[in-house]
This record gives sequence, C-alpha cells and structure tokens, in this order.
Amino acid sequence: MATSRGPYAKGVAKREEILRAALEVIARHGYRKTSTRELAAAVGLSEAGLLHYFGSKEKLFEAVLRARDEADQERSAGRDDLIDRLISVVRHNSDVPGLVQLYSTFSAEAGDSEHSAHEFFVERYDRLRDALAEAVRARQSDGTIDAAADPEKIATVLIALSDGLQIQSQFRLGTEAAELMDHVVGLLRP
Amino acid sequence: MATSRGPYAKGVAKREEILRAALEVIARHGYRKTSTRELAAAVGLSEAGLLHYFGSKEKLFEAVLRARDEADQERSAGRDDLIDRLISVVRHNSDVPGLVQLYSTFSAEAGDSEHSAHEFFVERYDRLRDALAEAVRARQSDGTIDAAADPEKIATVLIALSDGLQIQSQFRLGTEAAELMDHVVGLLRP
DNA sequence: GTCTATACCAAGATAGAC
DNA sequence: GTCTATCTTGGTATAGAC
Repeated sequence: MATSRGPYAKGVAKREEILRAALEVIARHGYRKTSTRELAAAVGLSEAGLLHYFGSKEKLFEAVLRARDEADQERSAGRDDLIDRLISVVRHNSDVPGLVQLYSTFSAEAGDSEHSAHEFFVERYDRLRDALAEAVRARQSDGTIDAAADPEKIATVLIALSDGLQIQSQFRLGTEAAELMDHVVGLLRP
Repeated sequence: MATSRGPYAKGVAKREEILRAALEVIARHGYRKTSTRELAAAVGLSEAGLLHYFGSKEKLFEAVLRARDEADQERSAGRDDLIDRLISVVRHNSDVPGLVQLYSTFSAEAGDSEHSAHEFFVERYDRLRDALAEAVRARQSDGTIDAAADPEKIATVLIALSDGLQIQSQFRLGTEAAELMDHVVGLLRP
C-alpha cells in the first residue's frame, strides 16, 4: 500500500501561486470567461499540470473561494464585530466584480446536492450563520439590536441580503449594497 | 434582402411546446445537467432544429425565465398586493428547486455586461423594484409599513432577500424562505 | 544512494454549443 | 460537422524520506 508523502515544498509554493494568479485573473476577467487553459498559461503550466493540483475545475474554484474567504478575514482582522466585518467585505467586493460573479454563480450551481462544492457551501453557510447569530446576541446585550429579535433569523437574513444585494449590484442599483446593509441593521434598533 | 414574414402558426405552437417542456425538464433535472441535446430530444427536434427557434442556449433559458415570470403572475393573479405576491412566489418556488437553480445561476452569470441576458435582468430588476416601491407606498398609506422608510430601498432589500434566501435554501435553512420574508416585512411596521 | 510519491507534459477521449 | 472546453491516460523527471 502506497503511503502518502504529502506535497513537496515546490508543490505547496505552486499551489499558492496558482491560487493567487486565479484570484487576480478572475477578479479582472470574470468567471465565465476564465478557462483552465487560461489559468494554466498564467502560471506556466499545462492544463494537466494545473489539474494535477486540484483534480477538477470545480475543486480549483472551490479553493479560490476558500482563499478569498481567508483574504477577507485578514483584511478585516481589526474590527471584532462580525456584522461590521460582513458589511466591509460587501463594500470591498464592489471593487472586484469578477470575484463576486464567481461566488454567486458558483454558489448557485452548487445548490445541486451532487455538485462537488455543495458541502463546502453547506458548511460555509452554517458557520457564517452561527457566528453572525452570536454577533447579533452581542449587539442585543449592548442594546443596538432589539432584544425581541431572533438572532438566527436575523443572521440568515443578513447573509441573504449580502448575497442578494451583490447580485443586484451587477445590474445597476440606486444605492450601494453596503449602505443598504447598514440601513437594514439600523432598522433592527429597539 | 428577404422581408421577414414572422413565425408561422406552427412555429409559435412549437415554441410554446419547447418552453413548456424546458420548464418541466429543468424543474426536475436542474440547470447544469440540462443540455440543448436533452431538450431537443424532449420535444422531438434535432439540436439545430431547437436552436432555430431560440438562437442560442442562453436565449432559450432567457425565454424559459420569461415564461416562468408569466406563469407566476397568472398563478398569483388574485392577490393585488405585490409584496404578498412576491412572498407567495417564493413559497411556491420551494417546490421547483430546478427552476430556482436556473434563475440564480443564470442571473449570476448574466452579471457580466456582455452576457446576452444582461439587459433582460437589468430591465426585470428595474421593473420589479419600481412596482415593489409602489406597493410599499400603498402599505405606508394604510399604515402597515412605517412612513419613514424609503420605498425604493425597501423594494431593493425585498428583492435581495428573495434572491438570497432562495440560494441559501438550497443548502439547508432553519426557517422557510417565505416565512423569513414575512418576518422581515413585519419588522417594517411603525 | 535508493526508491517511490509527487510534479509535471503530450495526446487524445468525451461532450456540449452551434 | 466543427470548434472549444474539461478531464483521462500514460508517461518521464525530480524531490526528498529513509
């Protein structure tokens, strides 16, 4: 039985290079028009070489979204209120429409329970919902959100707003998505 | 140059038959797995024959979404409040996950301004936003929504909620999407 | 230094849009 | 039928554990 040795240092570095390049290409170029061929060329690999690292295009995109989540977390590491952080991510996203499109298209496709990224999104939404509900409870304690509100419901609503507003913002929007999120949070005051 | 005669009666009927079949196949089968090949087979046409009616796969799906909008409108023709109608459509959609997936994936993809359905969504969102804002104003008049609220913002938020909650509902959701919409509308009371 | 899993590539199979 | 996209197969070269 072949024991796994894990990736070599070279492979680890290449993986990171691929993710960085993919984030950049997709941010500029959009999701639909980004082929494995193009991504492979951007990092000096053949298509087979690229797929060696990720197995499939879908798995690669899943890894790109994980990398984006990490980058978002680092960028907003200062703030400790998750609701503010969510809004600041939404604000930042208006500068990277290609990534927004990747996220929305991919999450919609992954609704199919047989999609390889289905579980990724199930867990991501669960985690985000739990953490946001906790943030809502904290705000209820300090009186900036009505104590009568249901934290889980509010968390679900905030995520839906974030997703839905960013989709709409690709088609003109009277008001900025982040500003609308702020506005809704304001409506939750006691 | 040949003058256009427009579609013959036979063509019109076939177009409708294709749309009906497509709605059914997609509702059952989902969006990703529905190829032009499969749709052509379902209505007894060759692929070329199918594409003759719609020009491209994207145009066909756009037509499917138009047909769905019409069907939704007919089904909820009784109610005259658009907010209630929106919520009832969301409720109905939980029975046709394939169509929800078509809609969310397609709208996300069409965020690209070069996508052939981009304008369709721009107009659809504009129209829906205007009509919903009008419905909000009506509710402000009869006192069920706070007069201080901005009708356009509320309309945008309700659409985002509808889209976002339906995406999340593909990945488990504590509460039903329609119920959460109702809940949010309740929060808008004076 | 040996050995084998990892890092890649060339060519082609497959499938979908048109 | 043609073109383009993903992914597989079957291979060589090299990193790095022992």
